[in-house]
Amino acid sequence: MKIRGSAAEYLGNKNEQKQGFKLKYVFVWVKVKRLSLFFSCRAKMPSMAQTPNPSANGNLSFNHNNNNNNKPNFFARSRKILEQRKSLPIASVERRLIEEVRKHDILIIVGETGSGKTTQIPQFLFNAGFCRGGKTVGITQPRRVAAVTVAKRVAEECGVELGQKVGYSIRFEDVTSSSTSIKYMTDGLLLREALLDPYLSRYSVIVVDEAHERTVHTDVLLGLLKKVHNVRSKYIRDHTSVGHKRTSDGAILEKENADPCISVLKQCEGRKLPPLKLIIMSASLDARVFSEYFGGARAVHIQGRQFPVDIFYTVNPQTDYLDSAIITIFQIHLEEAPGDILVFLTGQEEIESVEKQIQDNLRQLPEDSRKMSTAPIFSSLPSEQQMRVFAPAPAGFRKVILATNIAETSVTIPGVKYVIDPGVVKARCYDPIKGMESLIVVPTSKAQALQRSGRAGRDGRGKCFRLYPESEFEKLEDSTKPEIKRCNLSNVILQLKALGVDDIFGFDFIEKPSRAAIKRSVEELILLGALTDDCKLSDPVGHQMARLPLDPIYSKALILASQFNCLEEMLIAVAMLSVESIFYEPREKKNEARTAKNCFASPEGDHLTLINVYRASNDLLEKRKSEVGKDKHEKILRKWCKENFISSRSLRHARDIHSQIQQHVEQMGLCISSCGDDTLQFRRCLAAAFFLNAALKQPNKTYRALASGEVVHIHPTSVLFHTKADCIIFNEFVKTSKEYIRNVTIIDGFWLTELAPHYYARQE
DNA sequence: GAGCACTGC
Repeated sequence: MKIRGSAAEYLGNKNEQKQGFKLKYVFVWVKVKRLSLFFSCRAKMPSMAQTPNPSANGNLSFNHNNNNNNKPNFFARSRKILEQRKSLPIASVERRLIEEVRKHDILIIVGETGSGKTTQIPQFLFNAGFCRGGKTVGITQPRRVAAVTVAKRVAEECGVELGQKVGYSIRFEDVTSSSTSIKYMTDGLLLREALLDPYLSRYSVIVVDEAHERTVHTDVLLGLLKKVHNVRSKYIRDHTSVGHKRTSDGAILEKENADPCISVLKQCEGRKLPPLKLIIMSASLDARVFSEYFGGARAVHIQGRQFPVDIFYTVNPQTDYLDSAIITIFQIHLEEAPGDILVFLTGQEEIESVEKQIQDNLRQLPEDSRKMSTAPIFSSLPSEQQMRVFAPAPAGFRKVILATNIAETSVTIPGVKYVIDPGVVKARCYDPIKGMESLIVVPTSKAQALQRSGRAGRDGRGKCFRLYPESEFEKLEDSTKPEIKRCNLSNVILQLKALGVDDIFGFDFIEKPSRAAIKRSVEELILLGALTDDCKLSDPVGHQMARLPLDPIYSKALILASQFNCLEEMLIAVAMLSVESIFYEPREKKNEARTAKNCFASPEGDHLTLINVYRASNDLLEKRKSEVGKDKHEKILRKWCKENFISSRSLRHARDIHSQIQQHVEQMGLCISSCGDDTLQFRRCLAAAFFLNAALKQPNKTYRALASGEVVHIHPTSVLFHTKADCIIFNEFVKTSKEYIRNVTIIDGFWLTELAPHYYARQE
């Protein structure tokens, strides 16, 4: 850590320029620090520093850097790919890495940003023969987009058609075939696969990428893989000890004399099951957690390639980070070299307000200093508008990207040279006692701050301005709390039960969720009938629920709906409830959006309103079914969504979910019938399924949730916001500025005692 | 009369 000379220059420049402009400067930036951990290895590979490579990263990366490749010259292209591959930091260690994999069944690889680990290691494994005998190398990713883009890149590098030797599999999209040897997939999908094939028998190696992100799926997967690894190794050990031969990669050549007493072995009978190789890849610098978890597993480090980023801190703590961010944007704009600015904010509202203030401030600047454009990006923004952040700014203009966390990992924006990090993030928290989620603004972790600053060093040397003093940085948590410690566990527990894990409290989680959280979710599953009183998966309800890729309470609603003769309606409702909000309300067209929504509104509540939207979209496609082609339908749907202020992304997602779960319930033999106009039947079914989420009106017109006893408020986006019905059921319970319930439908309070007598006793 | 970061099956 050293103070660079330019810090003083920077301060000097600023003070001089202060006189010239009307903007008020309040900052003095100090402490210029090299991100030494991130870039420590760069000195050893100076020649590589200038050519970042698109294959180095699995993110949604829009690389405009293919000027040399305008002509569709296949050979030039493949030569270029080969050169790029060879220049990756990882290329020089292929042989050593494969040796490590052969020697160690479990290997932790710490790969820095830009090392090329995600694209190259699977190819190394393939070349080393780990796919012999029809075996597959599986690589998991936390995000769909990463699985797809990396698979495409690797297929290109291998010169094969996607879906053949190299493929990917994500929900709704399976681009693999019987010849697929390198398979990229989401971690959640591999968990689903494990339900059908508990020993993951088709895989010789599983690579868990981005393990440091610690998503719920990754954490559960790690626990499961550890178990599967033990079982498959044990099988080998037991058999080799009685004289069986093994091939070099551990496959058993002979398998007679299998011990029939061991149930696991029974399932392995008749198959050659080599031990499962595990590779855990993490970008976090601390491999200790993973290594310790896997019994002191071997950890190796692979150098990365990223440009240096200078870190600046404020001298004093800032009281208003939005104000500080705006001032910093203008400081950079007026004093720093060309290059785009990426600002991390917590949500849509902040982004919109900062955007407006930037425009206002620009008007006060001299004409020739106004060349700055803004581009917001957050997940609920329609995709056409999201794409604007990737478009280069007009010539001579500086682009300011105002982003939520989406720009931290999910999307990579080229051209960013400056990052402004206020050091806060909006995070979801979960209170297992109340069963309530809340969204609150909290400080980032050190790892998050590092990730954010790294966004400035992708195309060249960058700068990151942290809007807090360095002393504050030292106080931050090292890494973000794993998701599994801050979410409802009902789904996780149901999945584990279905995978044969009986003792949830004893399950070997890398980090155990709290006992209270496990207890609450187990109780919920018992009340829903998924688990018996002695915590076994119930038959058939529990098994059916585990099979459906939905929240357990939605799965239960579907099963009940077949008895209430309203499964057709419930399939739609559940699909629509499983996606982000369907209605889109742009600020400037509020009233139009409301009028449009009223056309779908049902006086009985939000569930029927959502069904109306879905059916209207169905009717539309039915009317125009003569216009054939999937693309044509997409186009018709998009236009209709726009006219009706509906998010086309959410609706498309809901339609995908609908067709997926419809297939599942058909296979389960449930009867799909409609209650027609008898919506009472549908609402009775809602009451039977969502009895845990019922609320009663209080004399003061607020509501009290019956299960938790909390005072709750109907969310203003609900169609029932103005209707004060006596008894309602709801889907979500979220605390923001108040305790809100969302997606609400009117029911009759007596239905609860009738339909959920195990929970509600009638008061005489 | 609010305003919800991001993923995933």
